[in-house]
Amino acid sequence: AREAAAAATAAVVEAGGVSLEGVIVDSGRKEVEFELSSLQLEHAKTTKSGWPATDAAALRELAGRPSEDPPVFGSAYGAFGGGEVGEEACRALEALCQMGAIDTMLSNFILPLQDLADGTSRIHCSLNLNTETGRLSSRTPNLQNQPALEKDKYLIRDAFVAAPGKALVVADYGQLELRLLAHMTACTSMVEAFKLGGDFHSRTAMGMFDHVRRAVEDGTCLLDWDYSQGEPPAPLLKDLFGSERRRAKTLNFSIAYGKTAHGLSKDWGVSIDEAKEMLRAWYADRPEVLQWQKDTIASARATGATRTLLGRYRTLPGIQGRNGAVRAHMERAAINTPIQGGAADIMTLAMIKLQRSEKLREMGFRNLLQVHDEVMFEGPAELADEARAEVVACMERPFDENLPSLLVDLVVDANTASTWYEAK
DNA sequence: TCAGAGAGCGCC
DNA sequence: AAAGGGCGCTCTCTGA
Ligand SMILES: Nc1ccn([C@H]2C[C@H](O)[C@@H](COP(=O)(O)OP(=O)(O)OP(=O)(O)O)O2)c(=O)n1
Ligand SMILES: [Mg+2]
Ligand SMILES: [Mg+2]
Repeated sequence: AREAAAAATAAVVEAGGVSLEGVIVDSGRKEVEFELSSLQLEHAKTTKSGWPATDAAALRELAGRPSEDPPVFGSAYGAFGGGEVGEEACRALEALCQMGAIDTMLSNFILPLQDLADGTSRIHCSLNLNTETGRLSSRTPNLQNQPALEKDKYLIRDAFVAAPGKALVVADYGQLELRLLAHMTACTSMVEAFKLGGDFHSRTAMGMFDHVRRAVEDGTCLLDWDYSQGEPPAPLLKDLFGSERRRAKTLNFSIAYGKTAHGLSKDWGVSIDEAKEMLRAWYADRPEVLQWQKDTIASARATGATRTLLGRYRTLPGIQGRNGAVRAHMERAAINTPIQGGAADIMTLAMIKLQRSEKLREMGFRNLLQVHDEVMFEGPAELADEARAEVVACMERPFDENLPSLLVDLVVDANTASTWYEAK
């Protein structure tokens, strides 16, 4: 990683022969900001306080995709007068962006984790119950935000290893909050979709990306698989197109929790009309979700509070006030908290069941970590499969048997492996 | 030297 | 209009 950082720095300095040079040497984001305002670029994005934004999205817009096969140069091209200089500027900005990503990996994860290891090379965080919704949070270090999937290119999760002779069981709910949304809004089409099966985020990914849809249609990969039927005959979409599915997930929850056409257009690089069409399409066969949102906001406005699935409440200061931005934020919180908090309700019940499980106790499996809708257990490797089944059973049936169940099943994806990375 | 604010970014 | 929600950490700058 250090070498990669050095290489990227060198690349930036080399490419930055143009007037970006001064920027690069210190390579702090603040210097970029300063330079951007003096360049008088047509810089769409600004921060709260009115300065030009220097986040990855802003740099990407300036840089374009200068390293792709037919290169696409961003808005910095013209700002630097085009030609070779304009191209160099775009390449420099792209390298700067890459360097920022490497820097984040080093400063936030790779270096601090090594300092925090105890005498047996294990890491211990605190888990706190201090959130607005009833989720847990994790600190010193935060183990709930370790790089995942394509972002984990240095295999940080591979450094989380079971003790010798032991194995990890990592179990994560499938589309948890979408299932809860289906239940709480009593949305017919969503409930039916979950009954039919087929990973919801994967379906969204098919709709978003032609290459993904084609891969499903020609059998290159499967939408989903029921592992009680044995091994799948082809790879799953989730594994073959992990990053596309992750983008689909982001889109699903963004829309469900109140993303506007304005925000969609900005984040996904589509026109306002296209963004409106995305919203229309998402809600078209889910009118119950829209109605539930209206009702929930109305009730929150009347009472100044909102409630989770199991009735815990959150007050929403400002939802009755005159500040439009604050009010809008609280309205979105009013529709998110019942679901996110409801998911926390479910996970809490599941963790109680897991803690009370005689089987897990006898097998010697202990809970190491919770990541909102995921748990990680560790225990004797030879018992891992048995433990995995028990973890899945506890999580899929978190409620007391005499309580009414949800309109949808809870499905848990669980794997055993010796590292967190392999257990994906 | 220290605390707080902003910006930015990692995860769910 | 701070234009999905929920977190914690690092870095920089500022003012006491
Ligand atoms: N960008 C995101 C990612 C996640 N979540 C919330 C909703 C998810 O249901 C929950 C758990 O995150 P997961 O990454 O586990 O997502 P899912 O459970 O929905 O999907 P998967 O089937 O991949 O587990 O966190 C969210 O609000 N916004
Ligand atoms: Mg999940
Ligand atoms: Mg998860």
